[in-house]
Amino acid sequence: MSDCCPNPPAGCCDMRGLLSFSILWLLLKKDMYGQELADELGRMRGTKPTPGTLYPALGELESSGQVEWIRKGRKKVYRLTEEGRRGALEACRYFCSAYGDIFREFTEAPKDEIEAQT
Amino acid sequence: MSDCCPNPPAGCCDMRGLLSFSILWLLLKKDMYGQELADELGRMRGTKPTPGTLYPALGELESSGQVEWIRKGRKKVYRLTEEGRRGALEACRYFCSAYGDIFREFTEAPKDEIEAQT
DNA sequence: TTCATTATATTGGATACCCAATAAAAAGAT
DNA sequence: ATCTTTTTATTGGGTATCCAATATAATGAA
Repeated sequence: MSDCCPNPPAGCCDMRGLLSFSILWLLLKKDMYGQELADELGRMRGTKPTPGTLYPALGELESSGQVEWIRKGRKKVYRLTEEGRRGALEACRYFCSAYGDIFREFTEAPKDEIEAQT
Repeated sequence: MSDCCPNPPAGCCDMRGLLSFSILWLLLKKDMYGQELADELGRMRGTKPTPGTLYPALGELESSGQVEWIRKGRKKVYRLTEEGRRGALEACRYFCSAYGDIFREFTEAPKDEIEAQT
């Protein structure tokens, strides 16, 4: 956990949201079961969702036809449906076009331009 | 509006969130009054926040010491406080480290790798 | 079978986000 | 002063996200 990502910002804004989108994005790359998704989300965001966060989200995605699952032993391996895959790709396009500037401008800015203001 | 950005995805996930963060990011670049912020948010996200969305968010940021404002005629020009600036930069770092992969992998992927799956 | 472990799931409570609709305030025009 | 426009603000209602705590289900081991 948190080995590739700083903690979420404390006082400024809580940065909630994007959980369902993040799940769709992860499933775009690989089928995963719940705990595996939780671990990946923890690695990517710095905080691992609790069961009370993750499973309702998965339930929502399932009942809206975005994901389905098959049991593998005690695990439920989730994967995208056809529709879920389309939706995930559309969401990625939207995300990149809406927030891409932040990545570009923040990562491409000369280091001193950012660090000087910190 | 919506002249640089597709509409938010319909069925897959609603992509709410990040409003306060987006406001902080915009104010990092330029002081702005409410309507100006609303227009910029509309351009970046494809949907312009309604007053009932924007002003409570600005009020929150103000009462938590992130932004302040001065009156200019009938407008209130918002700007970051010192603390707000620090928080905004921290939030940008977090955002990029948490979600940068999505942006990188989706934009750097060969076109056919993405379009073929659409 | 009994126990411990792993994985999934639910409940209760909280906050941020979001809109439609309405209201209020400020400035300029007539 | 009255009217219109612009800008800011509030109210009511809804969903997604989030956690702590608790519960259920499946597996494997002793």
